[in-house]
Amino acid sequence: MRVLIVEDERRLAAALQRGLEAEGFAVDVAHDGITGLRQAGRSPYDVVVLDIMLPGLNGYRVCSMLRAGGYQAGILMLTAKDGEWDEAEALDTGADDFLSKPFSYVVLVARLRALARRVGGRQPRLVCLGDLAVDLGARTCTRAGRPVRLTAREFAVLEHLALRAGDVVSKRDILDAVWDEHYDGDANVVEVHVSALRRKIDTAYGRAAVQTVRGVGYRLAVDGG
Amino acid sequence: MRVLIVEDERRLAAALQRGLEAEGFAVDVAHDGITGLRQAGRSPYDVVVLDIMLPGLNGYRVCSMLRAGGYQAGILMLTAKDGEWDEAEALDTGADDFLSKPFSYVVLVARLRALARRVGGRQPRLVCLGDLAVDLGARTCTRAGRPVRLTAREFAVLEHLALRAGDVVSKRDILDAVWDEHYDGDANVVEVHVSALRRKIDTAYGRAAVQTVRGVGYRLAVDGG
DNA sequence: AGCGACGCTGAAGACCCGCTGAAGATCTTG
DNA sequence: CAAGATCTTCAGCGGGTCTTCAGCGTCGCT
Repeated sequence: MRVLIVEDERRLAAALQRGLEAEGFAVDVAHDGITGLRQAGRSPYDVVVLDIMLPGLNGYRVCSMLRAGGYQAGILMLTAKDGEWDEAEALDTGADDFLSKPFSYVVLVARLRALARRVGGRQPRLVCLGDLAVDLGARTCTRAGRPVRLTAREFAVLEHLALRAGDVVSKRDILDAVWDEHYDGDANVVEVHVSALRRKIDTAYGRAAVQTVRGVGYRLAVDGG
Repeated sequence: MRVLIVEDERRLAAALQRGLEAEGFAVDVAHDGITGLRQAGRSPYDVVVLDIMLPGLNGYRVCSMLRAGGYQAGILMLTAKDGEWDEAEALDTGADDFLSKPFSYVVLVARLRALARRVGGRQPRLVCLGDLAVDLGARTCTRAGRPVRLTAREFAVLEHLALRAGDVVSKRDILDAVWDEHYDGDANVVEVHVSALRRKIDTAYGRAAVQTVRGVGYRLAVDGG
């Protein structure tokens, strides 16, 4: 399940990210409204966790702008206090659920799961694409039943592609997700790791799982790998 | 049996912890509501002992938030006085049992046992992974039928891995669970204990049960480890 | 066919991460 | 209080991994 956390308190955001990733969620983080809005449009999420107090663009506005653009994913707002006022406004702007700070981590996870179920996503801990299987929990990968040893970077790239299987993912996206989001180096690193990845999961197997879309990016084939 | 004590009076909490551990319980302690809530979600417990008077978030709220999130474990509330008022409210918020302070230690243990029996049966007491067996109740461990003497820390690390067997667990996760959650020391302690653990349960046995996933964490092998 | 842009890949060195032995601190036990 | 066990810190080692770079291949366009 893909989750976007828009929260300016970096410690809280990082803690949530760690926790949710441990539960098998794929988590991205944005620290302000503008970035959150952009990131939400860039990648498909099941749920967006949205703080109200945000620098740049507050949560209400982010929420209503998303909905105005026909955004479908579930939106869970984090209200600072448990005043009914906040909550009413949150729901008015198109949020599906809200949670008052300070909140329990357990409750958050439960609500996230419920919301995702309601909105219709499933949580793939195991992504299967033809004879290629990617286990996000164990961080292992098999091709044609044979286990494949991947390095951390290689797996991270594969994971990012697997979660968007069938869609073309730009190198910039991969850089942002797998490397630091402010990474300003050469996009060639992605090519190098994709190359290494192919050597392990594609070479010696008939069809190519990782496809190049020239001028755009890469795509993980959904059919028989 | 795993017990979480949420009690702000440190002397009392420590005394209970020592006493219950002597009886064979595995005990964690939290000193305020927020921490208790978080800790409850992080690790599987059979029973949570919850004081009502807590800094940050009182026991009633902790209890109701846990239940709102679908929390299954037994909850035993410690009411300050024996007014029926407190007790009714405790049960209302989802507690299974209550005990008025000051209470007898013997009674507490009896109630805990009863509550665990009532709720229990779901938690795996014995985790078997190939020829490695981890008994969470007895806090013992055998490999290839031979008993292995583990220290407290070693067992705690192994337990944390065993409860998530097959999945990669980050050092940060292990630190949060086995050490204090606000522990800010070097993650090297984990490495040291994993090293010690391996010396006891892996060296001299063919396959490695504890696997390193570089850049991510550790994983306990599910197959014939 | 020719050209330019884009992508691929082998090599090499820097870098990072995890492992481990040792020593001191701390806790437990008799 | 002393002895022993356990825990933590530290530093060095070793090796796998990442990045950079340059050269080459390939694709698409004119």
